[in-house]
Amino acid sequence: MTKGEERRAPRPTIVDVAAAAGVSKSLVSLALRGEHGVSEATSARILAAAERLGYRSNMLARGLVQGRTMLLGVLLTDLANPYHTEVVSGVEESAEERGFTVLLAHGRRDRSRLTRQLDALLQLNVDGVVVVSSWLEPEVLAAAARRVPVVMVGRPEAFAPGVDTVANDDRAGAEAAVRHLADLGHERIAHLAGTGRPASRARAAGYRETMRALGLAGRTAVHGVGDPVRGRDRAAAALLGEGHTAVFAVNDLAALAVLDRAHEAGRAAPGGVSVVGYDNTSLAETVRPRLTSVDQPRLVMGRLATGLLLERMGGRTGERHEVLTPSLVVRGSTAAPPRGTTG
Amino acid sequence: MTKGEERRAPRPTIVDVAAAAGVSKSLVSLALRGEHGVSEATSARILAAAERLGYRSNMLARGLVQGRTMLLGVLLTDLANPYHTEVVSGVEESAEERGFTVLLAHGRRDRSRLTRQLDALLQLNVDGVVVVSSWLEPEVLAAAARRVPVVMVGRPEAFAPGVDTVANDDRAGAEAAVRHLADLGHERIAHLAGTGRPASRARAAGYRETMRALGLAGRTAVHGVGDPVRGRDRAAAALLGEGHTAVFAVNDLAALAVLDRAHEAGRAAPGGVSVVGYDNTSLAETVRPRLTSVDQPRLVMGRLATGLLLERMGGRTGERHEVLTPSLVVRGSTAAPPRGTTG
DNA sequence: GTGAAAGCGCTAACAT
DNA sequence: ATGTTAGCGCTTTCAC
Repeated sequence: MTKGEERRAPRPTIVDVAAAAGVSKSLVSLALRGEHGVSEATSARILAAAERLGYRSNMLARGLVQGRTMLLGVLLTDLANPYHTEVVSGVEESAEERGFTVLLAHGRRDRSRLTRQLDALLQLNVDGVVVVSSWLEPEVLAAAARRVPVVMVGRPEAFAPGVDTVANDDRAGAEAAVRHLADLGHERIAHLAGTGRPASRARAAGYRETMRALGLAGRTAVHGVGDPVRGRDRAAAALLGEGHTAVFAVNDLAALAVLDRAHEAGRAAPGGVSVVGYDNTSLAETVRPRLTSVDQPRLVMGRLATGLLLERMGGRTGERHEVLTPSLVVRGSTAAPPRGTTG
Repeated sequence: MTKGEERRAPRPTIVDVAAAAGVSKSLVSLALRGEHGVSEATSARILAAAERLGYRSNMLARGLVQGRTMLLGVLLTDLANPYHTEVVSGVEESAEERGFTVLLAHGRRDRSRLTRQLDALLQLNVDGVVVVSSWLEPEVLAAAARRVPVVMVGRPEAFAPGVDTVANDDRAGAEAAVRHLADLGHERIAHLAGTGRPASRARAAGYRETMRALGLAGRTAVHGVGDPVRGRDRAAAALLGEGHTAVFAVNDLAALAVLDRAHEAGRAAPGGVSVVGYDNTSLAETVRPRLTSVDQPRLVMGRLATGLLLERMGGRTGERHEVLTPSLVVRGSTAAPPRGTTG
C-alpha cells in the first residue's frame, strides 16, 4: 500500500518521453512540434516513445510559456436558441480552418452568469472572445476588450469601446417582410412587436417606415407582447380581433402564436391571415403552414466574427461594426388577402 | 516608438499587484484567495491594488501548479439538439453548485471532430468530462477515462471500461407509450423505428415486447425510417396506408412526419390517427395538435452525470451505469380510435 | 544536431 | 504576519 499505488496513472510529461527516448526534453519539444533541426532517426525514436506512453502535451504549460493558447472562447446567452447555435457553427468552422480550438461558455439567460463565464474565459487566457449575446453591459465588454480581442454578434444597446460587432440589418428585414405582404395585396398589415431590446425596436421602426413609404401610415398598428409567453398569445388574439389581414411578427415564436390563434379563430393562414416571422428558425420549417420568415445569414455572421477577431489579433485597432442584409424566405404562411377585405 | 508602446496593456500579474501593494507575491496569493494569515490592513491594501490594476488570476498558471483546474468539460454531439442542451443545463447547474466552471466542446455531428475536441479538453487538464453523445468509440472513451474521470450520457454501443453512463430506460418508455395507446382502445399500433443505434433498437424492442404482453403480437408492424430525412416521410406515408390507428414513433421528429402525412391524408390526429413521440422536445409543445411524447428526465440525467464524476474524483473506481425511468406526457395527439376500426 | 538553463505566473512549503 | 524559494510542464535562448 505505498503511495505509488494510485488508480489513475499520472499523466506522462515531456520529461518522461525524453527519458524513454534517451534524449533531452528540448529535443522532444522540437520533434513533437515538427520543427526542423532534429535528425530523422531521433525524431522517429521520440515520436515512438510519445506514442507508446500515450503522451499529450499540456496546453496549460504551453500556454503559460507562449503567452497564447490558440483557444477562442465563444460566450452565448442561450444554448436552446437555434439562432445562436448556428452563429456558433460559423465561428467554429472558420476558427478551425485557422487552427484554433473553440470553447463554448454558456450564460443560461442570466446576466451575472454571463459575466462570470466571460471572466472564466479570460482567466483561461483565450486568444479571443466572440460574444453571441446582447445582454452584457458595454462596460463589461469594454473591460474584456482591454485584455483580449472581443467581437459581439448582435445588436447592442450601445457600442462598447474596442468591441467590434456583427449584426443583421433589422430595418431592412422588416422592410422586406412588409413589402412582401403589400405586394400580395395586403394593406391592413399589423406588427406584433417584441421587447424593448434594440433588435426588436429596429424591426418595429422598419415596419413603421415601410408602412409610411407605402402610403399605409394610416394602417399602422403595433401590438407589443408584454409578458414574453402569455402576452404573446393575448397580443396575437387582440391583433386578429381588429381585422388585420396580415401580421409581421418580431420573431418566429411570436408568428407561431398568431398562426395558432388564427387557426382557432377559423382564420387559418394563409387563407384567413398572412403571417411573416423573423429569424427563420427550424420552427419555420416545422409548423403548418410553413412559415414565411426573414433569414439572418447566421453562418456568415459567425465567420465574419472570427475574421474580425483575427484582424484585431493581427494588429487592427479601430472599431468595426458590420451589418449584414437579411433575406426573406417565402413559404406557405403568406398569400393574397381574402376577397373583400381590402380598402 | 519604443517596444513598450503596445496597443494592448500586458496583463498584470501577481507580481505587479505585489509591487503596487508593497508586499511579497505570496501574500497577494493568500489575500486574493481569502486564506487567513494575512492582516486586515494588508489584505485591504492588496485587494485595492488588484482592483485598481484590473488583475485577474491566470488560471493556466494556477492549474499548472495545483494539478487541477476546477474545470469540467462537456462534450456534445449536436448543439442544435434540444435534448442534448437540456442535459447540459443539468450538468451546469450541479457543477456550479460545487464551484466548477463548465466548458463546452462541440462535435458538430462529426465523429473525428468529437475525438479532437475530447483531446482538446484533456490537453486543457479539465478535472472531468461529461460526454453527451453516443458517437464516440469505446476505446476513445476508455483512453480518456485513463486520464480523467469520464461519464457518458446516453446509451452506448458497448460500455467502455472505466466510463460511467447515465441513460433513460428506452424499453420502459416504449412500453408506456404503447400501453397508453392500448388503454385508449387502439389495437393496430405500429412503430416508426429509427436508425440502428442502441436507443432506437431498445425502443423497438420495448414496442414488440409490450405488444406481445398485450396479446397484440399479431398486430405488430415496424417500419424503419431508412434515410433519416426523406425516409421519414416515406415510412410515415406507408404506415398510414396500412390502416393502423396509432403510431408510436422513435422520436418527436418522426412523430411530426406522421402528423404531417396524416393531415394531408385527411386523417389528422387525434381523430384520424393517434401519434406518440419520444424525447418531449420543444417541438412537442409547438406543433398542432400538441404531441404526446415520452419524456426523459434530462435535467436529472445531467445532474446525475456530474454526481458520478465527483464520486470518481473522490476515489470510486468501480463502474456505475445509471438508468432512469422516463415518463409519458399526454397531449392532444392521442385519443380513442375512430369507430369501427377496432378488431 | 543536441543539451543545459532560464523563466512563463502561480501556489505551497519552508523560513523568518 | 510576512518573505523566500522551489517547482508545475513546457518553450526558448544559448552553448556546445
